[in-house]
Amino acid sequence: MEIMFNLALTLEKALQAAAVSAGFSGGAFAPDVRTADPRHGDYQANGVLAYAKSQKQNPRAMAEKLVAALAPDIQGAFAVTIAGPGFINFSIKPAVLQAWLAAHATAEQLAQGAASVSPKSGQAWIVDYSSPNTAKQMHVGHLRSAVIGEAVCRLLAFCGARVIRDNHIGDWGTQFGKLIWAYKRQLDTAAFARDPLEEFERLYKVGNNASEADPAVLKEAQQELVKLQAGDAENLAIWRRISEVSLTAFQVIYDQLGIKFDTTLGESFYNDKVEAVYRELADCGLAEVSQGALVVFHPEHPRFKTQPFIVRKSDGAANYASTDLATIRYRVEQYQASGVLYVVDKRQGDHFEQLFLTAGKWFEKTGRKLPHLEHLDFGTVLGENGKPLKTRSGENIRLKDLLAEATERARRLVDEKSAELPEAERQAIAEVVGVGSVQYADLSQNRSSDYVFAWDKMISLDGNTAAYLLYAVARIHSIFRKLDLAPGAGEAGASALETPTEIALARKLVKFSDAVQLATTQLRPHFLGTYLYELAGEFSAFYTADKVAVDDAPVRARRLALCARTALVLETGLRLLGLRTLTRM
RNA sequence: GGGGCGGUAGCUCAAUGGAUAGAGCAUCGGUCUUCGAAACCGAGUGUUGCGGGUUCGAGCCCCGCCCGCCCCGCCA
Repeated sequence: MEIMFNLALTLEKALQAAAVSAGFSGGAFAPDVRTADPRHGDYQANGVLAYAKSQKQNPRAMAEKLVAALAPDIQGAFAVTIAGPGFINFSIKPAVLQAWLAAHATAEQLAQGAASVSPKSGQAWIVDYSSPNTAKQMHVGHLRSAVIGEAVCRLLAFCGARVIRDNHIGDWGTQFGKLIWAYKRQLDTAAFARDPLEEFERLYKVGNNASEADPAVLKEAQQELVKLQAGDAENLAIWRRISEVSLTAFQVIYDQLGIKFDTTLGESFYNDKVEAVYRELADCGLAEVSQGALVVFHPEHPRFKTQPFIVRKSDGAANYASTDLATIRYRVEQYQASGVLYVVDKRQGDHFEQLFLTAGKWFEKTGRKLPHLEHLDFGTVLGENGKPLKTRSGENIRLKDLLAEATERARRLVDEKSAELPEAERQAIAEVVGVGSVQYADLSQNRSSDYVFAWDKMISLDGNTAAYLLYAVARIHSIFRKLDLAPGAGEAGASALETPTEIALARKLVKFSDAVQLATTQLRPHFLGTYLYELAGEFSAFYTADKVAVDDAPVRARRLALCARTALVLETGLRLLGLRTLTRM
């Protein structure tokens, strides 16, 4: 039997073929193969139950018929049993486990395997994530989009997709009038030299407060905005400076999180493209004027038949509905994308539902092909009081402060646990562990739910944390260091897997393909996180029970192979989530 | 008022319509002369908010109710 990356898919196909030769009526039977509870096997096929029901047949008898029709190579590779009302259980035989491990010994082989079974392989996918506003520091509210978005990008790329990372920054809007007003009057050049973004942030507050206190100031600020939009050279120069400074500061954060965008096109870029959107929407009868604004209603929708999608404000200005529509059109024309994913706060669900509905009708009426558009929503980061996470004084927590604190906390632990390492290495470890802990805390839970941000749990070495996973990786490298071998060496002459912990670890390793597949099709990275945690747990149990560096050469060889493959899968998986890994910690 | 999401062990969270609902934390008890104890092994903990329904099978799907968070015309 050819060893496929995903054994569940092998079984799916084999069962489909068996169903044909067993005389199951075509089309009505779906094998429904999935990973199983290890107590029952590695995979289970549940499809016989539904099929037997539809045919008014006894499910166990049907299952037996199906199993009897399975190809001999499948019978040889799996222990097949029928259980309960008609589940078919498959346990991978140890020789097949070892063959899979031999066939997937490098990151390239894993990636090729993932691409070979992914329907997204070869497709172009645009991921719209992070998207902060310029002139402001990134804060904790920007964390999830960046972290989840990057993980999704890496998963898609691993599965063979061409990924376009697009940072749709908020660089256009009414706030720039107030900011420019204050910049011209109250710029603190010394503060600007120290930290320009911080100074812009201060100036915005100055402008905003002054506008609120004095209507005359508000008017002046609005004039500054009008001048900017009319292309006034001075205001445009200030605005450009704001963008430059902001992007430079954002990149510091992105570097820590391992993010590199392919394109950064903000709202300003689409400013001259919204007129065409208004015209087309009006021409094809989708948009109408209501209370002075240009709006789209969806009569077939229970809510959006009365809740308008405002595509142009009554003062004639664009809003994010306008630019988002223009952006869809631009992206479709620019890239032949199969889909666009928006990694945005779930509170904006209504907006995206209206956006997608509108875009769908607009494209249909204008004869364009609409790509798959999907809102990858995520919940709020809460403090331990259950309310959105803030500083004690009620301010947003800046991302740079958050990551710095994570690093400091990790540093204290490294100093405590690994005092013997050189200072520079301890600091480097602290950065990987600290930042990785923040990333992993976010990625280890279902993105759609809110989650409670708790430092102690996050940096902790117990439980489903980055530190636990990184520690498992470091211990494996430690074994190879001790034996003066590189991972992958010393595997020749391996004997057959034997002990329960060896076999349990190998069974888990093979399931990497299922975890990647699940995380990528659902676009939920936590499925991969859960898998990696379980894998690290299996490794730790194996490590405790079975000594690797034994004198018996065939035994050592097979255990070295397990170690090397575990490190490979853990490192590959952690990198897919956007984390860096270590060989010592 | 309309709508979205959620409610699972004391706490934080998992669970693709499948088998006896699982982890971690916390609690208690074991395991370091042996590859890193940042670890491992073991123990108890559940009316899956409530009530109906669909299904061979429901934490998951449908209906009603309770509670929490969020959204609902010109911010994004």
